This record gives sequence, C-alpha cells and structure tokens, in this order.
Amino acid sequence: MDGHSCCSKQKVKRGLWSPEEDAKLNTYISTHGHGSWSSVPRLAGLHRCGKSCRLRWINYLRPDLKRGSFSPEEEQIIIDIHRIVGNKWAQIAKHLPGRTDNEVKNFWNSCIKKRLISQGLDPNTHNLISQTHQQPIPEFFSLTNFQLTDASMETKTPNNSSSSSSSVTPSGIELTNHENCFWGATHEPSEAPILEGEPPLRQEEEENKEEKYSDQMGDQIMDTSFDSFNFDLGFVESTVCLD
DNA sequence: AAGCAAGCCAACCGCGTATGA
DNA sequence: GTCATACGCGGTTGGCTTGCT
Repeated sequence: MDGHSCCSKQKVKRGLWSPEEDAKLNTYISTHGHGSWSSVPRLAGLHRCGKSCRLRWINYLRPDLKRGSFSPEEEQIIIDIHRIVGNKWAQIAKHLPGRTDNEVKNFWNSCIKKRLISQGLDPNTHNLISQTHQQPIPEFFSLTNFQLTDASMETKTPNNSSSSSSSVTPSGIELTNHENCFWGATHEPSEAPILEGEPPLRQEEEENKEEKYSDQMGDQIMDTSFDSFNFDLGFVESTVCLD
C-alpha cells in the first residue's frame, strides 16, 4: 500500500476525523462547494487527501443526511432493489433519500444479510438455499412473483419467445418465475407468518409503500400479484438505467 | 469487575471509468 | 489515439461499543 495517487506527495492524516477537521471541511464546502476534491484539502486547510474529504462529506457531513436506523420501509426497498441490481450500493442508495451507499452496504452486511440467511435464503440470489432450510414464506418478502437471474446484469438479446417460465425485458433483463424461489412461490397472504422481530407491514404502510414506488416509477402502481409484471419492468428500467 | 466475542460503523484501498491535455 | 489525473464505487479492514460469561 503506497497511499492514494492524489496525496502521495503530501503527508496526510488518516483515521478518524476530529471535530475541528469536520468543522473546517463543513465550512469550506458550505461556502465554496467542493469543486475539485483534490484541491479541497489544501483550500480548506486540511491535512487529508481529497478522497478522504469526499468520503467524509458524503458519508457524514452532508446536510441532507438522514441519521438513525433504517425504517422497515427502507429495508424493504433495499431488499427489493438488491434483488434486481445486486451489490450496487450506490444505485440502491439513490432510492433512499438521505442514505449513503456506505450506510446501505453496512446495513445490508450487518442486518439484512443475516436475516435472509436465517430465513434460508441466499443473500446473493434471494433464492432458497435448500429445501431443508425452507421456512414459511413471510409476506415481507413477497413483493413480486419474479426473480432476476444472475444473467440479468449481462448484455442479452431480448427474446420474447423464450420458455413460458421466463421473460426478458426490453432492456434485456431476464425474469424467471423460479419454483425454488421465494418470489415465485405462491401462498395465501392470510397464511403469511409473522417474522420474529419483523412485523409485517400494515395495510396502511403497504399503501404508503405503493405510493412511494409509484412516485418513483411514473405512476405505475406496484402490486403483489402476477399482473405486477409491468411494475417490475418499469422498476428495473428505472433502477438499472438510472443514469 | 474483568475478559472475551460479536456486532456495528467509519474509513481506507484498489479498481474501473470519465475527462481533459 | 494515448496518457495522466480525478472521481466514484464496491470490497475490506480496524477500532469502538455492547452484550455475555
């Protein structure tokens, strides 16, 4: 390790930021904006590298940051988007105002991942790890009936005449109706068990969730039924093609 | 009360990409 | 078209906190 290219010529401080450093960075960026990050430390009078300043601002000092624990609604959004885009923390964070990619990543690794595993789910694929680990399907995870395959992130030629159990979106993303998959399994909502420490969303919350998603996806109402396919397409498009 | 382990989170590192000379 | 530099992102690590024995 020979340090960052942006600060290899300078003696830079590392480790935790002091309140004084925070204040300097905050004052400078609030006044001038960050401009070129590489010049921020010099102009702000900090002995840090630009990269470190950028990270500190984004993850901690930004005024629009939302502090505190994630709400169940945010958690659901993370799970849903992760199922589609995988470990694209920055993309996931874009759907959570006030949250950073680092925060989402940490939350995923420390909480959600473990919970999925405890539910017998592979946190990478969101599929059931094995039948022996199968547990009752919580309503919490039953947002859609489709599962993105790993190939979803690869360039594919759309093929609408594929087998009846899968579909390919206009953007080339393949959706499969997996039998060995939470999302593909059918169940009666009334039979949905209550997750330990994770109460199912109340109807009111579910409605709010739909509103939120519909805002993001151009008035497309999300639905947990098979007919929600259109939602997935829009959602995938907006997420994968965010930029 | 002390020691240990696990969890959590801030920060760092390296790589890929974008941009400008 | 090539190279250098800066930026953004995901993976990983280190240290602090908390809970348990």
